[in-house]
Amino acid sequence: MSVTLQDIAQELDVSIATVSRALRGMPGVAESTRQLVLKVAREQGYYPNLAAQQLQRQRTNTIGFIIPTFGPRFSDPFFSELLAGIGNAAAEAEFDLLVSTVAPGKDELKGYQHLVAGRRVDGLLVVRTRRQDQRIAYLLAEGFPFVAFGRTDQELDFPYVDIDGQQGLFKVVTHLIERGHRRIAFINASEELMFAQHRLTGYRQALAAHGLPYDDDLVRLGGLVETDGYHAGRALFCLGAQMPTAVCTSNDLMALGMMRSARECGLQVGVDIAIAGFDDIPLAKMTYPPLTSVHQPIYQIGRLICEKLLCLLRDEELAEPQTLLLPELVVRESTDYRV
Amino acid sequence: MSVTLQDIAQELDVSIATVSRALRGMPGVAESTRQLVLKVAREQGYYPNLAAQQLQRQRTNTIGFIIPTFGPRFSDPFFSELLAGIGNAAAEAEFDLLVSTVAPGKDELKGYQHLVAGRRVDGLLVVRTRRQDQRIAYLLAEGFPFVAFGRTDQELDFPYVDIDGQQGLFKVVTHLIERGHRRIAFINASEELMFAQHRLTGYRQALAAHGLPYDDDLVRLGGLVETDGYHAGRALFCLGAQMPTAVCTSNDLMALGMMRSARECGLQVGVDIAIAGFDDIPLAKMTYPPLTSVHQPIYQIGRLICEKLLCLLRDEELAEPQTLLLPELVVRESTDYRV
DNA sequence: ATTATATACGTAAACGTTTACGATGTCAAA
DNA sequence: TTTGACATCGTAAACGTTTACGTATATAAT
Repeated sequence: MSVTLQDIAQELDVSIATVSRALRGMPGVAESTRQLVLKVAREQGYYPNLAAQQLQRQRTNTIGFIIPTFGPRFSDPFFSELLAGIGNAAAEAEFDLLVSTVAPGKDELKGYQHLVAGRRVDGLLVVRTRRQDQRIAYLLAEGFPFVAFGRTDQELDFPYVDIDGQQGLFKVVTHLIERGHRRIAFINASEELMFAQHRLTGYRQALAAHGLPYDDDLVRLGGLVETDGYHAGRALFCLGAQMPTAVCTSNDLMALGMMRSARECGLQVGVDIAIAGFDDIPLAKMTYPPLTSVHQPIYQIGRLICEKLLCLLRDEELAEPQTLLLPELVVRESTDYRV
Repeated sequence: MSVTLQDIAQELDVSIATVSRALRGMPGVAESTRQLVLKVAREQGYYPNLAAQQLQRQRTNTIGFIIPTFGPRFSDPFFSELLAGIGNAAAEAEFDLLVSTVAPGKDELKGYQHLVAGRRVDGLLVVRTRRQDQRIAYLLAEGFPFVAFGRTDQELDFPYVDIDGQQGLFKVVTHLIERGHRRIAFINASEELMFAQHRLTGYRQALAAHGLPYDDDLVRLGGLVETDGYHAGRALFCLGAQMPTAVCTSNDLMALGMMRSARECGLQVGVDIAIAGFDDIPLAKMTYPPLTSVHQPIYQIGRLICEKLLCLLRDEELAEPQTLLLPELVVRESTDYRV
């Protein structure tokens, strides 16, 4: 089996307490014996049993991250980049990362309870917050450390990082209005998602600021995958005279689906219709035509929420518990079309 | 703090052993007391301390998965789908999933040692195998349970799932040849990756089978991101008379970059040049033009390697330790061009 | 020489489980 | 009544650490 403190202690004929102290650099052990211990530990290939450490120290050096996955073909470039940010920040702090994938729903909380009540992780990262978010209510009630990516509609105080989706939509819609568009569609995400709410607000504000009417028919809801954008496009482009001249979407994936349906309807993107996305995934600049999008520094956000959580776990005061990032609009050829 | 067996035992004036037995459904406890224990446990909100369980049971009910990330903008739809498959399969078996993100390199093994020597996980999933893979050599030497996605060049016996990339490339190149192409470029991944080797073999076999010469200039290496395909394209499309009429790539992301560079060089994809990818990510059918690609059932592969590992951990005999999946070619408009 | 202080180390309890083993009580068979 | 079998439960060790506390020795101060 694997070598324990006991093995080293036996070999050197000292107590396991001394071995433990020597290995952890604690005072109260002679330099000569410390060297001996280190030598034997190296020779025997000692590595501490993490479960035993966790039990004793009452912390796991692990943070949890639960990915809400929707169905099998869950392929969102967004998450791999977020995960990279989180993972790298955690690794630098020598923390492990426990990832669960659960579909949002009534069993969702079970996943959180497992990690929280089982003291499986020291803190949690919550992503894709909802307007009424039971996960956040639960974590607050438990007094469990967490940081969210996104806000909620409840008047709850908790640490988060978010990008200002309202500003983001305001910018992109204003950009479209400045290019002469008057009928601008918006493919949003499910209403229960908090960011969808913010972005809708930004959309309406931009219209209002330019005296344009709000038309319910032009706002569609999608599930953030390509096919949602595709189907929304098929519906929109059949409106005839009522057809929008520009469309913006709540993520790039749907924008790509939208571009496809536009082409199928004989519309040349950037020439006959303007399309803009949200996220600015690396792919956005590679599409045809390159996609105008609201940039989200996803990797950085991943790092940020992770680092904030690590601060919390070190009992440090958060310099900025709530961070709201201003997104930048990246204009590309997909919105070249002017009315 | 949180409630332990001790708390329940005290409340009912029984021993913690009885409580433990009652909760775990072990024999040797009266049905009446079992009900009492269950009742109190529910009332007090008992949840077992997982670290203590792990220490005692000598297993963690956790599997590890180390994602090789290359740089910050690591945005591969491939991995999010794989992760979903792994995560869901693990969740069904009530296993947790520990994810690390480490850049391949000399510190890479540290990450594996941490999980293995620290007994942090019961088994590991190894992805993106390399021709000489130190990770696999290490795990085999340690006798640690693992399943790989991919093979190696070493004559080592270990459980894996892989798709037959050689067949995949053979199919796509044959498809291009049948459309009249004679100069077919191939943007492959780094030579050290095992799958790159297989695909190169498939590429050469298809050429040979049709009596076409192999031209070193037409094979380029890329790092599997969009920009790699883009740059490879810029280089290829400047070859003048030596220019290929068709290109296939080792993943869809590079194909998308390639499509962009083609357009910038005034080439209409599917009309003036044929481009095919590999992976068939959901996006592939949404590009313009839709991308011909070799389909990989990534989600299923994620499930498969996870389930295989779970079998190993249950000490079951693997019905099929090594699975080689035959990939399908999905023909779309990007290869419509005939010479 | 005595006392105080520091250093080096061991003892043992603790973290929260699981489980082998032993103790007690009940009931039926001999 | 004795014996055994069985059900029910408690005791205690074990998993591998960490750490408060105690003890022995050496050194310095009085």
